Amino acid sequence: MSIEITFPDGNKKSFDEPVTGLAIAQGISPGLAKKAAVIEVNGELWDLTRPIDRDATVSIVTRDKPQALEVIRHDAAHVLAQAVQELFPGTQITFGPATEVGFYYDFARELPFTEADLEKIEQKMREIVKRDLPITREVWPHEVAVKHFEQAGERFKAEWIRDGLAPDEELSIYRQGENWLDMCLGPHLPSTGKLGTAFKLTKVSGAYWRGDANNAQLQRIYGVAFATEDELKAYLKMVEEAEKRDHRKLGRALDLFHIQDEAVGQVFWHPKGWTLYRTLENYVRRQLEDAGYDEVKTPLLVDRKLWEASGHWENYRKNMFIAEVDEGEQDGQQRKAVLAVKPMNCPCHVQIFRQGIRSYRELPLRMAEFGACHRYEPSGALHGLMRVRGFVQDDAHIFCTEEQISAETVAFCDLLKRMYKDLGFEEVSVKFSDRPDNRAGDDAIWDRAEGALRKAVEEAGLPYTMNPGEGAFYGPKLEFVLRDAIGRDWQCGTLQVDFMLPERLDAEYVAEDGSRKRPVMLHRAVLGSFERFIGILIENHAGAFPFWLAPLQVVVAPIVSDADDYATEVCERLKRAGVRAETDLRNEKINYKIREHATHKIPVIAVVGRKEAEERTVTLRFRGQEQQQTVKLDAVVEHLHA
RNA sequence: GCCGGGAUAGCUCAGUCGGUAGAGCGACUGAUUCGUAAUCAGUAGGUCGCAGGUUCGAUUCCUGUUCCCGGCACCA
Repeated sequence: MSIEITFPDGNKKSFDEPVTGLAIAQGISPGLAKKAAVIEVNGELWDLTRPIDRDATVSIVTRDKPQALEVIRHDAAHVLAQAVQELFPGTQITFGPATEVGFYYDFARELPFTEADLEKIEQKMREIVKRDLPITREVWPHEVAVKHFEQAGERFKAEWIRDGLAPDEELSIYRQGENWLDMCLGPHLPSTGKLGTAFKLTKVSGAYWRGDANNAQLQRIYGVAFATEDELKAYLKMVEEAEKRDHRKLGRALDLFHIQDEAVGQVFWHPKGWTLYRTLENYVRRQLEDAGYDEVKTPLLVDRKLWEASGHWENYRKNMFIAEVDEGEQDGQQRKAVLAVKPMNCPCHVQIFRQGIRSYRELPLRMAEFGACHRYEPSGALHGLMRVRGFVQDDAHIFCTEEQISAETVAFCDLLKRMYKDLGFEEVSVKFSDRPDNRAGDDAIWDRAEGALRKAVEEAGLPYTMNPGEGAFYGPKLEFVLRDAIGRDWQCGTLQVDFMLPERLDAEYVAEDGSRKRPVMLHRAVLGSFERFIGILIENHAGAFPFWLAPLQVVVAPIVSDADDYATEVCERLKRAGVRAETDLRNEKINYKIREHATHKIPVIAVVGRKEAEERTVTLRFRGQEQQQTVKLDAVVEHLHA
């Protein structure tokens, strides 16, 4: 038997018997063996301890590589599981994958874990790392594994092997030391010591078995793990930074909005927050006008008949706010009107489309609305401005022909990218969500809709990733994800192709040949909701909005009360030029005023003392800049935008 | 909705092993007119989320409830 191993540089080496990655690494250099985490064998990641029994092209993956990080995190999950089972016998293991920054493991246990348990568990994990237990891979027949887990009281593992695995699927068992093992796809590091010390348990929470709310509730423990201590530290710092940017905190600190118990999930916008909101709205409105949209406004309360016709009553009845009104008696019968507070705008837009007879000449018809919608979101979903029950979408529906889908998609993608850029977001990615299990319409329609959307997104020249089964019940969609200043992704924009609603609500137009045809509807939004988008803006800028968005742009602060009149004059001048300015005439020292307005992240503080009043100048102090500029009052407006 | 944690002054938080509470900041009043990130002094402010129960007595213990926080599930 001879096994030929090909290295990344093209060199080949023959072995007489199966050889492990570790042995190969050792053969190259002990240093490499020490740094090695896993080995890539014919494009697949293998354990270093797994004998390579066939000809292969290999590449040793050291622990500083991204692929290794996933293995480190996955190992951390297993060490966590072992630690928990050592500390809390009788706890069942289920699954524990790596995540974007770390790992988690779901356990079945009567008692939930407490924050205090986390410390103990983490210590136990470090102890297991110190023990440096070898991690080895074994392949077991399914029946043997089922029997083993059943005898060990591991119901979830046994169930998974029976129901979750294909009968011919290879079942690998990873042994960690003598007495602990878990079924797992791997790969893993050669021993627990290789995990290192750059990990930390972060939180406990509930989770459902196999992600389904109908299943058993499990106890999940989360952790973060990195290849080096420095990376862990950097991560923890990022978390701290994110906490400082929390829009709920900043919303209060900057007096933008509040939410209270009497209107859960709905926003009370304060003057500053509402100024920000209107500034954003006006910006969007201008963009839509330029892009050929017509703005409309439709009713908040609409009879249930329309929602039954659209299909929403059937699908989302539980999440709709209902208004019932007593309409008095007729023929001895109580009459009641049942209206739904609209959860979305599309059926209303179809009503406008249906007024009169539409011609193909009017298509594409782009109907936009800053549509106030209300959805009874589950209580646990609510989160500041990010998830609310009352919100306004920058919604629009494009009524067009099937042939126009591509061009409209391309135009929309352009508009969206331009707007994101204006709003400070350069990095945008696209996800394509296709037909979900629970859907309306037959497969032929879905084939057409998905095909049209795929063609359109390709024509737009945007790279995209698939998001299988995540489409809306009426059609496939593109989802646009932007990346914020500290690297977090937010899904905001969307474009959805809908062949269904025009049919259900009987929208039609007269085609060139005089026949009646159904238009296609494109549902689209750029921001998604104003509430959420403002939340994202707050966090992205850490409350320090760019000048054009800042609710209060300039504070004019006199140094002595002798300059109050002049300060007022300066402020009036700015206001007349359309600048959002205020004076601060309080009897406080200039230090105090500057500190206060700087903490409120005001873009410009205009300081005026006796000198400025005499010379009719203004001293401008820009946010984040030490140096200041003294300019003529007549020229002050130009200097603001610089 | 589910699991866990929490709710004390406008904000951030301390505290009471059951005897009705305190700090800093903010607010208010007075003094100070001081040129680039906190001037000084004083005053006011709390049904300790809400409703029951136990108790001589509950903000504290128990039950329920509302809301918030971290996840999960959901997100037309």
